[in-house]
Amino acid sequence: MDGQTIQQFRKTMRILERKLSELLKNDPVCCGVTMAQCHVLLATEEKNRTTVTELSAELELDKSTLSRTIDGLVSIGLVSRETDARNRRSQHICLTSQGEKVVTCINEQWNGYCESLFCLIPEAKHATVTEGMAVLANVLPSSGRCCDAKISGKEQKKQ
Amino acid sequence: MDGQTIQQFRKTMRILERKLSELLKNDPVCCGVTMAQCHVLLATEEKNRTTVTELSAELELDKSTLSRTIDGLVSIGLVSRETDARNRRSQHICLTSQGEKVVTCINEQWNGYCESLFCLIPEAKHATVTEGMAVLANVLPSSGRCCDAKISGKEQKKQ
DNA sequence: TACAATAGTTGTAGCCAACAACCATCATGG
DNA sequence: CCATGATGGTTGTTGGCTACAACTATTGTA
Repeated sequence: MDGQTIQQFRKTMRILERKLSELLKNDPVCCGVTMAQCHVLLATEEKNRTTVTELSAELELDKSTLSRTIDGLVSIGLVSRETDARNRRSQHICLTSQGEKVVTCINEQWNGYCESLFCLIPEAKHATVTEGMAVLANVLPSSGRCCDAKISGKEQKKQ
Repeated sequence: MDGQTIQQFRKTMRILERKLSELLKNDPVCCGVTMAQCHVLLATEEKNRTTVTELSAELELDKSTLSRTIDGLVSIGLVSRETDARNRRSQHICLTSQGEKVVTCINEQWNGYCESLFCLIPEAKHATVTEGMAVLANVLPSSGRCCDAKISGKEQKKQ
């Protein structure tokens, strides 16, 4: 893995990072909800019923952040909170029927969008893309630092 | 490209999006500057000398956003602004020597980090990852919508 | 010389995220 | 049974990033 390749890879990564988050962000793909809300909706659907703490672990966000994101979703009627009878500290987060509609919409939009993306990629490369992405997603550390000390060579306080 | 694959790909994409921006964000990799500043520094280095408008096109950000990001960089002494004598509306953005040091640092950190990433990937898959990423980055639209009408099937006003 | 285009900046607002402090509810040991 | 600690969430506050709109200053041009 020579320097040239690494340099190129980094550039691709930067582009990908920008394009992905730019793209995924403010598009109609999310059917009118914000990206953060979208993540929560999809995660909730996957779990079928979840809690702030669980989402916090899943999405690697602070509980306070999620609490507020969920506030938003509740206020537009896409998810509901109900306290667990057996542990009244705990709140179950569920999709409302309206929320399920939005999730369906998001799925449709996204599937269509991904298909249109793949239309732009020669058939022969499809596997390369999906596999390459998967491999990378797999080795990227879950949160903050990790992945040995190489990152933190320069422990500067930020700013 | 069956539904199953698409679904899986979307999930990977979401993970990648989260991990990339999460990772790239608040790490010492950027040698003490924020991600936005980092992007500007690297783009500036690449161009050697640039302007707000040029950066705006390059990074696909609003000029006002860049203006302020550059304010920050100027205030910590990493870039300088100097007005073009021949067109006094225009400002040249250049790295200061301090800025160049930081860019060097960023490059080192990043290269090391990428190498450590690839250490986690079997040799045989390296090409798959780099190529897959490159192909994807290539077809992802540059900004907002584009990429034919499939995205905008559901023109909802955003909230 | 008026009018339009260009280059940047400032005002304002919204989303997202984190950290710290906090409240409420269990769980447990004495 | 109560004090103490752990757990689950929420609120207060702050800061970064971004966009849009409105504005200034400078050029270009009819």
